[in-house]
Order: sequence, then C-alpha cells, then structure tokens
Amino acid sequence: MSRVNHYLLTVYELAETAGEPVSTGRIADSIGRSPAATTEMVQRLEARGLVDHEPYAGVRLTTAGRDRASELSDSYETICRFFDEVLEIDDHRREAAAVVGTVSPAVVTRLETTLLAPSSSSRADESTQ
Amino acid sequence: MSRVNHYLLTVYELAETAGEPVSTGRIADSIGRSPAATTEMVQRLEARGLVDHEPYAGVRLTTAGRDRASELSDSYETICRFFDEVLEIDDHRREAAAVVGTVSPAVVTRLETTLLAPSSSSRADESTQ
DNA sequence: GGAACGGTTTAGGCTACCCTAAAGCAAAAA
DNA sequence: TTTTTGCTTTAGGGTAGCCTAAACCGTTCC
Repeated sequence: MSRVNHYLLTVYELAETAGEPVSTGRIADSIGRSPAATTEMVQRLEARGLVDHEPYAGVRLTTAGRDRASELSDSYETICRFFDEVLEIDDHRREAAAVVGTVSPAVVTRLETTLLAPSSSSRADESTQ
Repeated sequence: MSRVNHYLLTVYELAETAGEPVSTGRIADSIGRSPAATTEMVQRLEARGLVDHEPYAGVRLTTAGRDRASELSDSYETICRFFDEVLEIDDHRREAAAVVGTVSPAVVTRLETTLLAPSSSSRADESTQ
C-alpha cells in the first residue's frame, strides 16, 4: 500500500492497543523504519489532516484520520482472512499488508463475499463439516 | 508491482504481439508514461541486464529478462483469471497489474489451486453446471 | 544533397521516501 | 538545580520515478 496508508494503519493499531498519543518511536519500531523517517512521515500525515502531532509527545488521529484508518483496517482484516483461511498462506499478515491499499474497494467487497461462501477447497470449511 | 517489473512485463507483451525491437514510444504509450521517463527506465532495465537497448531503435529482451518476464506474465495471468472468474471484477486487468509482483509466489501458487477447484459462489462454475 | 518531420534521448527539476549524524528537548537522577 | 539520559526532530544527502522542454537522430521528401 502507499506509504502514507501504511503509517496511518500502524498509528491506528498502536492507538487501539496502547492508546494515544502514539510516539513516533513506537511507530518507527512497528513499521521498521528509522525514527527520522517516521517523524518526516508523521508531518506529512499531519499536513493531510490525518493526525495531530505534538512534537516530542506523539500523534493523535483526527476524525478524518480515524475514519480512513478504520476503513483500511477493515480491508486489511478481510484480505488477511482471505489469505489465511482460503489460501492458507503462512505469512498472511505481511502479504495482506502489502496489498491493502493497492487493490480497489471492489476487490475487498468481493473477497468478503467469498469468505461468506467458502469454497470446497478451503480450510474455512473445517468449521462447517 | 515494482516499476521495473511493470515495464519489463510491458516490454514482454509488446514483444510477443509486435515483435522486437520494441520502441520506447510504444512502451510509453502502453504504460501511460512520458517517452522520457520510459527511456530512463529502459536504461535501468539494461543496467540490470534485462534488456538490450539500441538508442533510437528500441529494446530486445535478454534471456534473463525474458525468463523473468515470462514468470511475471504467468503470475499476471493467474491473478487476472482469479479477479475475473472468481471475484468477477470488471477492471481485472488493471487490478491484476497492480498486485502482480507485490504478492509472493506462494500466493500465486495457491490462487492457481483455487482456480482449479472453483467455489460454489463463483462464476467459474457456470461451465460446470 | 539538404531540409523538414517524427520519434528518442538528454537536461534540468520535482516529489516521495529513506538513512545517518547532529542538535534539541524533557524528564529523571544526582 | 544542574546534569545526564533517552527519545525526537532537524540537517544533509541519496535513490527511484516522473515531467517538460530542448537537443538529437534517422528517414523521408523535395
């Protein structure tokens, strides 16, 4: 996904688990980039109105940022489940993170449908047999 | 996919349909970039040993380039079919182009399996009913 | 042969991202 | 209160990709 989306989703997840404000260091660790690169990207997120950044303290999602991150998170979850349950990919989280934001909402919607109607070849059947 | 892969696959497809050498102008039109950007990328492909570039004439794939492009093409076809036949995405070519090279070979392999065992909710069943 | 034309390449410049090193800040320790 | 410490930000620099405008090349046409 675009770098911006990746950072935004990361902030969202960290905010959910550890609360706000989220420090740039935490984001950097989580996303595997240098603190400097993270500060820079945080400033870009702020310029787009997705987060509020208080220097040396951390960031908080704006309403717009939270909304967008939430959608991203839903898409991520769907893709993740598809990779895990249908395709049985070991590293489904990484794979999902790579494609979320790359595929259109239409693809995500159709994947959701697929998850609701499990194929005869998927592991998702296990619970229905 | 990475830009390099996108250009490489495009060269491969154009070479298949119109033969070599492939002009940079053709590549530019096909990929939707300026001729200048295309020349630049062609030089990068050449630096990586994927194509031979004769200035003002065009490019020819090297053996390494053709091999890699061929794999890319197979992955693209698989993803394309999945998006078309299983997810029924209208713009499946564009969507597929966006994710090929982003997902791992493991995902492509598993998608192939899925295509061989169509789900009850997919259009792929039409031919089997 | 020479000029005009169309496609190609080079020049110069821009944004997005990333890094390391240095500077800055705030909170804890002395 | 001063110093130390740890995290954050800024400074400076690099690569990938893209663009427009200008220079360039080969071919075609006079």
